[in-house]
Amino acid sequence: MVTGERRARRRGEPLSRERIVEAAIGLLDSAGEGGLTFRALAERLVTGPGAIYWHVTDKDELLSAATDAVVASTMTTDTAGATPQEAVRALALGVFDAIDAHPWIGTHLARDPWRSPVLRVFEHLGRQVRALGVPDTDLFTAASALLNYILGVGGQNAADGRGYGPDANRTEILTTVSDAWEALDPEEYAFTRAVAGQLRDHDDRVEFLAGIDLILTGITARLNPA
Amino acid sequence: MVTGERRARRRGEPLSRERIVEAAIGLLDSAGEGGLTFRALAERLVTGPGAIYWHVTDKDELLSAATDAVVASTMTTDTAGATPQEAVRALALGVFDAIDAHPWIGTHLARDPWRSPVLRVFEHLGRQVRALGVPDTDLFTAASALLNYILGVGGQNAADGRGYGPDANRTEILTTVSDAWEALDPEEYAFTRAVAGQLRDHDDRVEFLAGIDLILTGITARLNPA
DNA sequence: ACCTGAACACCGTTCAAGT
DNA sequence: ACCTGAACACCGTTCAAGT
Repeated sequence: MVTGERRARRRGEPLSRERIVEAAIGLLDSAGEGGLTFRALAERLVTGPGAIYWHVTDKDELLSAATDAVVASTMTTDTAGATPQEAVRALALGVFDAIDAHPWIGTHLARDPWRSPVLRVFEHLGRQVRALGVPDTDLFTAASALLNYILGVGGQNAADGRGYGPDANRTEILTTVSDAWEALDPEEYAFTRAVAGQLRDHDDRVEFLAGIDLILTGITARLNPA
Repeated sequence: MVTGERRARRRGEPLSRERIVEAAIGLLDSAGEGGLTFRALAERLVTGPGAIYWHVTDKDELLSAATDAVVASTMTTDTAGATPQEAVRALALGVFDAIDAHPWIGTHLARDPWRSPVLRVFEHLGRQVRALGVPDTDLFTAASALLNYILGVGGQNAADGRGYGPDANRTEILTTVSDAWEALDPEEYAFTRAVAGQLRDHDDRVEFLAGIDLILTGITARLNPA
């Protein structure tokens, strides 16, 4: 009977790696990176903290699993019938939006280099780069450049979302930053001050894609020399 | 006399923000990100942990200050007489090498977006982009693309250095990763497997610069359309 | 003004004990 | 096999008390 009661409390489902990762994602989304705690997780799953260690080795492994789950779900974009350029944009935007929705993955992607979540993105980018007609010797460089740019933006955006709280308005953030830039030392930060105004009415996604296009242009410029 | 003894113990210098940051950098370099502890720092400075809080608000602020100090020192590269392209390469390489020497800044740069360390790099990149002749409306995009790529690579490299320990050989790491890639599922990771061989004899710095050149090509291709 | 160090409120992780 | 929850060894941070 006691066992029956416990089952009921946790909705009949027994503890499993899947349920743990799912709960971790929920915790990370609602409470941020600092919110993921074995104690909080245990409470959500109606167990003790020790139970989680039966299914998961580490907090690091748990974070990786959570990140992987989110990234994998965005990598399903259908790219059939699109040009390689369009496919790259779609892929990149998928990662961008995923980080926007789950800022914590941005931070973790940057620290978990060639493990599965990142590798997945690399693979799909690479296929499109190959479709672009890039010679074998340049494939790695081209795919890496795209990947690293995407991860770089992701890290920055994750930090933005973290630093200003999840409720903060994008335009509000941009205005704040823009104001701060305009107050910088005119000599030491001449360039930054000059572009501060452009920041104010900015679409992050558009800007992100403009960077992707810049790299794509660089890649294809090599293919058809003037 | 007691005061005199204490002074002697800490080499006569009183506690100061500067000394704290300096000690923090030393701790981070020798013991990694996990090694920076207020207790360990206090021991190094021959005080109690509370004393540090008089000069520094936060652990986060301390990390920022440490990162800033390291980045600022690399931003002094003399770019006079160089072409903008050369200057961008020199700047980028400066950041790359700094992260190689202090892997912990890679992680922190990625999470500290528009604060001073990153802004410094952005400013200097921007000046060179402007020197390239990029029109005002595209300045921000071009400088951002370069910056984000650099930060992306930095984050990955920092993670590499962290995951494999500071003593690990670069070529050893590459061999390990390359082997792992070749063992991947042939269908799911067709592209990654195909380029795994290229990874084996790879120069990280050369590869990094190749990515920079790709973006530079993209930037200048816009200037002189075919 | 600046430093001290005990104390508080947390962590991740382990492990004997249970079922 | 799987779960429990107390316990261990740490953290960052605060704060009354000292000089």
